[in-house]
Amino acid sequence: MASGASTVHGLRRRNRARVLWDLYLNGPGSRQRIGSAAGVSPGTVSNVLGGLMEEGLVLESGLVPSAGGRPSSIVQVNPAYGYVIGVDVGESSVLVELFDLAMGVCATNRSLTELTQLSPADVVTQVAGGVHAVLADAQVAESDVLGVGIGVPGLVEHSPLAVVHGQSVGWDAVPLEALLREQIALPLAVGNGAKLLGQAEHWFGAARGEADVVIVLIGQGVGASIITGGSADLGPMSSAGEWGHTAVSIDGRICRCGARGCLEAYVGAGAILQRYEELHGMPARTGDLERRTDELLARVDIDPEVAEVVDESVRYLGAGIANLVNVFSPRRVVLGGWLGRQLAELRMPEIHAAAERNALRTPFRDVTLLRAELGADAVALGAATLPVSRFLSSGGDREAVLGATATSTA
Amino acid sequence: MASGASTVHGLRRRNRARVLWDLYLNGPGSRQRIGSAAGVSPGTVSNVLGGLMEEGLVLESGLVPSAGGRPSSIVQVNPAYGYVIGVDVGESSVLVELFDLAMGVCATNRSLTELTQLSPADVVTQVAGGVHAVLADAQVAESDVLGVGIGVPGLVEHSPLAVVHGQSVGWDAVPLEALLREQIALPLAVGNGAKLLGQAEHWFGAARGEADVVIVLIGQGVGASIITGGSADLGPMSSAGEWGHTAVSIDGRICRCGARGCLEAYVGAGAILQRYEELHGMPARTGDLERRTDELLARVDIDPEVAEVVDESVRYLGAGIANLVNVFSPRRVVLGGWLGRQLAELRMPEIHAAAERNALRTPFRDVTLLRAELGADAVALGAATLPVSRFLSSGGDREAVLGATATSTA
DNA sequence: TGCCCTTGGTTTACGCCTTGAAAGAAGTGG
DNA sequence: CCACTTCTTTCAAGGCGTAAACCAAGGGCA
Repeated sequence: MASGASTVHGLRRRNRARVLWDLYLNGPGSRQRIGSAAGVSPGTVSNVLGGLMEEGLVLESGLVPSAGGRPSSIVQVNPAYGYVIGVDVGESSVLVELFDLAMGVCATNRSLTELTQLSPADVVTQVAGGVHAVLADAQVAESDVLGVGIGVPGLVEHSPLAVVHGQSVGWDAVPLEALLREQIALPLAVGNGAKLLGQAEHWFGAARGEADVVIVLIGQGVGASIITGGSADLGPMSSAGEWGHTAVSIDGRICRCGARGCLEAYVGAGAILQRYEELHGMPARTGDLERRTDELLARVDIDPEVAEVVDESVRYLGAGIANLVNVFSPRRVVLGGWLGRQLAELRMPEIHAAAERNALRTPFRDVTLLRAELGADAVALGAATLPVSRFLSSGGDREAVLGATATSTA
Repeated sequence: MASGASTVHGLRRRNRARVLWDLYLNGPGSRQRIGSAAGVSPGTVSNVLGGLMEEGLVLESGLVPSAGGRPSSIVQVNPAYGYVIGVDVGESSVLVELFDLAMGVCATNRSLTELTQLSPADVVTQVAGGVHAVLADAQVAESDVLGVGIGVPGLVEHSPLAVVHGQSVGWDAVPLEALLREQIALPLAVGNGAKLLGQAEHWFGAARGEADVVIVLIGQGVGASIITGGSADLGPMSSAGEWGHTAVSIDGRICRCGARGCLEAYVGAGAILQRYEELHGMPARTGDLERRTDELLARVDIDPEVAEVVDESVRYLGAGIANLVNVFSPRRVVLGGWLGRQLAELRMPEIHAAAERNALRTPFRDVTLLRAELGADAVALGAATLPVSRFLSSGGDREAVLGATATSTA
């Protein structure tokens, strides 16, 4: 435990990890490209790849003719080497997905939660059930699974097992990881849902390839995933998700967290509905929050009263984005979450303008606002990146990943 | 350039760097302690230290008797191995300080700037003059200087030479590093002043030894230095200093940056004076901003009108701190800057209460608010940590540090 | 068809590194 | 004076990456 980084074995592990990461993020490629991209000499690339191929972790997948020379052979990670599971514990359902190493979906399982309240015990049961269901569904053995990532609403504290504080869903210090361990005998990693959505967009979506980027998640709750220097490790508790509870208007409207003037009290779905109600009386009251919001937004172009409410939200959203831009100077800001994506579609120019009004010129000059690309299963996908990330960083050491009683990191 | 981390030479460099960092931050110690703290085997410690001592970079400085065994010999970095210079380009003066490697002050030079405006050319002249003055003063040869760190107000963009955007002092894309290079033939590193103050507090002050901490800087301007996971690399431009321009009250008071509702428009020194004037007419008008503010604050306990203004600032400050706590969940928040230190002294309980009102319970539970420990030269000290940091991370490779035309990092 | 050229990948001699174990060094207590 | 403890150094052994030479596989051209 003490050694590992300073040793010469660690060097090899790091080089394996570099090669694997490059292969994973930049796609299949020739040995030459891998060498220069990962900063490793050609000889070492061959050496390392030799080992990896023997273990079946990477495979040769074709030749690319080159302009008058020996053609490159392309290597890639073997998607079938192992599987990972991503879980999205949402406020209305639990989604479990089984992926191969290339993040191809192999099986899916969704179970609805009671809308009333999220009981930890029920969630644990549903997660465990979902995990077993997808494995059975795709006929994958547990021993072929490298790990399970779980995205939850609220703060995740690692001490060292994950404890979840979900102020908005009534979870107070729920020892989720310990509970899950009793029913799942696989390596677990628990993370904040907003952060994981961000990671998914960063690996596979609109934030791809950018080292400094912020992904905003707007739904009922409001969060942000902040990625600087290519990684998202901000704060000991994955708390960057709590952007929604930053004050943008002291003494402003009261938020469900209890404080005043939180961003979420202006741009969250609940806020929009409530604001419309205050101004213009009750909107349609059927269906869940998401449906009611959708119905409202559908009328934005024809109903000035709706437009008024939306525009107010947009102003606050812009200011919130400006705050992020000022502090982090990302190069992209990605708007995600079911409501965020809709707002991006309906009001992107206005959001941009509102942000510009409040941001400093210099950092704002270099920023691009984008709509998130991934769909409804982005959180599950992001959750699945946790075990993948662990696996790659270990240099593809299956034993290390499985053996560890695994302090979960997220 | 391509290699360096993956190679076996790099391994040695990293191990040297580990040992040096441990020695530097955790103070002198026995070989045994170094070994376990840095995660290196005893043999390697001896080996590495042998080299370092031969180069004169570390030296043996005494024995510590142990309970019935061979006494440990204590090693420490040699303060006289080299020198570094820290520069604080403030809004009213340029302070240049020469330090030895142990950050002992060897010489100081302060030159006042015209209060009217900060002309880049004048600043460059003053910095260069100050550098030569302190060297002459302490009779240190240029060749013994490992580098010069410079703290400036405003955003610093590395592209790759440092370009400074100081919206509040009228600097728009000033290529400061290029200008300085023409007059100073030493490795340079430019950084945001707020961030550097934070680094100083982190290495030597109230934030010492804590991996996740936020240092707030309040003077005329308002900034924050955010340290997560032990390092402060947030954003490609060291922009974390721009916390003062985050909106806490949309449509609120207008800030000198042009936007509305910035935190700085409520808690900066100018804001306090102006607010008092609005409410109660002109305060004393003699002296500079700092003196006038001091005079006002001196009356806070006897003049309810002053107290009213201060308390308003404190409320906003608390909300701003809460925002930082929610997003980063630091374990300490340190209040620095000449005004910040005063507010901490006068109103710490009120600041704490205001922050608590706006923060989420979970992250706030673990946070401690502290007053900064370092004095008026903290920015210069922090600036001097830049070349030191570079030197230590290089594993104490003097040539590497001096040779590099040095992409400045901060 | 045969030769050279270009480009991609592989092998090998070499030097360097860390480790782990064993030996050495420096005190203490009996 | 001899164990015993604690800290430090030495040394053989095993691994690693690099550089440079060396194979492999085509394309173009005569």
